[in-house]
Amino acid sequence: MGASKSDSFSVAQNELASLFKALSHPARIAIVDYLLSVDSCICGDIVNELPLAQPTISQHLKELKNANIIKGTIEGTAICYCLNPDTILTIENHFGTIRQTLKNKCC
Amino acid sequence: MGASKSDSFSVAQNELASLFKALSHPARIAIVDYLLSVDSCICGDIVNELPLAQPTISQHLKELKNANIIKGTIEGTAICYCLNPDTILTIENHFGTIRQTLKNKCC
DNA sequence: TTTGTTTATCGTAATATTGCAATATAAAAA
DNA sequence: TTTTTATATTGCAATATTACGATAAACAAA
Repeated sequence: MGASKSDSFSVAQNELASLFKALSHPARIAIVDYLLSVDSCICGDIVNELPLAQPTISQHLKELKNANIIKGTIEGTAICYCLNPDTILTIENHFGTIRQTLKNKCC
Repeated sequence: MGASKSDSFSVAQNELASLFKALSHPARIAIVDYLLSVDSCICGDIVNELPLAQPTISQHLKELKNANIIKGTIEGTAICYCLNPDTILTIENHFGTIRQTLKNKCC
């Protein structure tokens, strides 16, 4: 097949998998890194920072936006992107919960 | 193309992307959930817990193991799997660092 | 309006992932 | 040794992802 059997799993499991899928490509990690490396949100110059064509970057930004990892606001001709702290915290808390649960186990 | 241009990105970016890729499928999230839901490590009964064929689960376990998200030790005929707390902590800390960095920004 | 600038979408080729039947491997049990 | 049980590997079809040229859309500036 090749299609993932998403119907077989819970909504929460599918949502979590989608979130990680958005972070599963080096170009999208690089976009996150770049957003972190500058002082403010980025208006326009992401294309010049990565070794990828503009349509490719646009696609990657769309996936990060769909996953709520970044937020984009229109600013004249350009679009300003910045990370979404809420989603970052959600992921951090998820692994914090896992770590706490693991404390009572054999591992 | 379709191949990701991993040469264009740093080792750290590629490694992080690989880690998230291992978590980007609902079946693998379900395996992590199951490992968390039982008191001890799992010896053998993962196949009965998920609606997937044995070779498919074996593949997913392999990917989780390659990403160091789970550890497997041979126990007679079966193999005992449990989560790797080190990797969980690494991911939690990664997002903790991002969150701290974001505190000084406009978002 | 026309031009320039920025971002999005479409179409498509190359590659990767997913799932499973068939089969192999490994070790315990009979 | 033979059988049983548990996990891994192979091969392949179906589907998804990635990348980019071409083009469109949106809007500011001239």
